[in-house]
Amino acid sequence: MTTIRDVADHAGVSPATVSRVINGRSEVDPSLAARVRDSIAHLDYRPSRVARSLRSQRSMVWGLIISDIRNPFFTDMARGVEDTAADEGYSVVLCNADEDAAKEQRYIELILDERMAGCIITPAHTSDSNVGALLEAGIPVVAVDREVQSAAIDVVRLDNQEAAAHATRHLLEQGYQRPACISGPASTSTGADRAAGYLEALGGREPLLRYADFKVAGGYDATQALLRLAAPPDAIMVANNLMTIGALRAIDNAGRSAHEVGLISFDELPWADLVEPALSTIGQPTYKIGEAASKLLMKRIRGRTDPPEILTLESKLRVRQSSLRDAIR
Amino acid sequence: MTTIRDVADHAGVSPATVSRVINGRSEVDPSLAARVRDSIAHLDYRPSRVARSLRSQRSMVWGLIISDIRNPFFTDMARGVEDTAADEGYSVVLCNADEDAAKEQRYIELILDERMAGCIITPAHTSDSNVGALLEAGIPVVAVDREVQSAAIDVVRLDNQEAAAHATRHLLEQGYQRPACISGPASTSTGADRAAGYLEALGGREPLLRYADFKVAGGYDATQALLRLAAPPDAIMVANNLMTIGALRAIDNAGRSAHEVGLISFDELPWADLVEPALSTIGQPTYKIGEAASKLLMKRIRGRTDPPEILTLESKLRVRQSSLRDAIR
DNA sequence: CTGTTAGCGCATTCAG
DNA sequence: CTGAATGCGCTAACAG
Repeated sequence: MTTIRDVADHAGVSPATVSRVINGRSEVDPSLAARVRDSIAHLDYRPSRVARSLRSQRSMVWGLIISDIRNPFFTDMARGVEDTAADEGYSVVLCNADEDAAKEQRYIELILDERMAGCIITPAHTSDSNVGALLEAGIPVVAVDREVQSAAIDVVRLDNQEAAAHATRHLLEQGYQRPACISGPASTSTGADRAAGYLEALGGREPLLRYADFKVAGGYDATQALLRLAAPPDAIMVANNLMTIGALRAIDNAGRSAHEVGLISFDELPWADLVEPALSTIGQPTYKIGEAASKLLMKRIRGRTDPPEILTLESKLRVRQSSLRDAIR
Repeated sequence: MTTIRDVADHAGVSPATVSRVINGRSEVDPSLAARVRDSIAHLDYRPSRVARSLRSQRSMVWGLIISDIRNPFFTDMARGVEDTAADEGYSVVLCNADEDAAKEQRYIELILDERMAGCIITPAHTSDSNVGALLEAGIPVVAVDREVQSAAIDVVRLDNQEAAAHATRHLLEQGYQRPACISGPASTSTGADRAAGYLEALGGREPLLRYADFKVAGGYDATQALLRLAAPPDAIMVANNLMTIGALRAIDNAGRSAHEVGLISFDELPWADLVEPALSTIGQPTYKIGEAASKLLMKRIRGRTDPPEILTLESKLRVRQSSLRDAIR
């Protein structure tokens, strides 16, 4: 691999001058600069980001830790992060924690060991996440989708409680008598807040609340359990898209039609309009969430030291068919 | 951040000894080693992977360039890669090229500049991919899902032509008279091979072949065009999962029922059984593909210099409902 | 078995 | 404006 020294020799200048041409941090005589650029092109020189990171003590890479790579919500968000990072000259290492705190911990250590410039994370648990280690090492962190209690960091998320309450009220207005809720783990702020919103909107009615794992299997099991109740629900609000897949499957396997039980799901799904009845959803501005988190992160990387900011973005209730009780189906 | 020097001072040894304890490359007196380990724990020392990479001239990171992060096929495969890499002590940088050759090029440059240990890629185009630059720099490359002509590298893929022919024959056996095919770009080996398999199985029949972009929009447009033909197809084989979403949407928007037109899709989909009629698919062993590619890559990293290997994995035709002409629906 | 020395490739002093 | 010297943190070669 050609080094800065090779380029310097070829151009008949010192390595320092080559460095200056590349980084443009100080003026270089135009004719020298041109010679250097020629040599760079001629030798096909590419600066080592490794050496650069070591020398300047900062890398041009962010770590993005997402909870589940099979969830379109996170991958769409990742695109928002990636595009914004690219604009700023940063690269993104996408880390899939699989809703597993141990994996998350390993990735935090990777970010630490690679001395990355920053981290965007959807923490597996509200408490007892180890983002503190990153902050101590001077690596800025932004939380996305979920909050983290143990550290004071910027957050980008929905007003999950309000969104859940809104969806629940919608079900009640449709005339459903016994709406249930399958939420995510109570140890995530998202899970807790969506459950709280459900309970809030329920008024005095009997709560039919299950906490699951934000995965397909969890949604399946919870739905199955609900349907087996002596007095089963007539509608379910599911707290994320993957659990909704499980819910649909469980309803089908129970020999029930999805027409019989009202359904509304958090998160948009690419195929929400392709199932029968078309799925009502609480859509999040996924790409924008990623963008917003990236911008907050950039500010911290640039040295901002304000108190942490909590950015609340708007969700959108998209009523299709699955939550319409009286619609012609 | 604490350095190896800090640990050495604290333990009263030289940095070299600390390094030896960490890497276990040569024997260290047990009592010294214990002291070093204590100091490491006490100071919460974490070796800089940056410095390590620079010194040893090899990083412990792979680049994984996928064509589309919104496609479950690639993300499932990514999990296979990631798990295998982790077992070997490597980390994976997931790069989303969005079916865009320019983005792919940028990521190749990143892998080059970070002097990564290896690369697994689903090339945007069969020819004119720039993986050659990686090979020249001594970075091993394995292609996945699609082949690349310009360079001699290991490949893991299906026998796409046979799989497509098999699926087409299945449609014909069901009694469909005019099966169409929506394939991927002819510039990808996958797109070309699947189209070839379709044509092969068609015998003398009139071909109804469209090349699209492996994305939802492309599938939509192609399907719409097919349905508007004076003699439209009565069945469609779609060459990937995302285009199938577009196809379903187009069929619906044309006021046709998915029951009227036979459908079979490459790639498994999490919700294949949730639409009506349930989608028949040509399932690929996605996770295994990722694993296999990782193992090939590891061999190259370890210095293997055989001629490139082409590993062909088995696909599985999963007949559900959408391709059954005479089934009771 | 251990410490000393050197240098990976680069950016940043400091002189000139 | 330019070059020489220095060192980021670590590991490998060499002595001892």
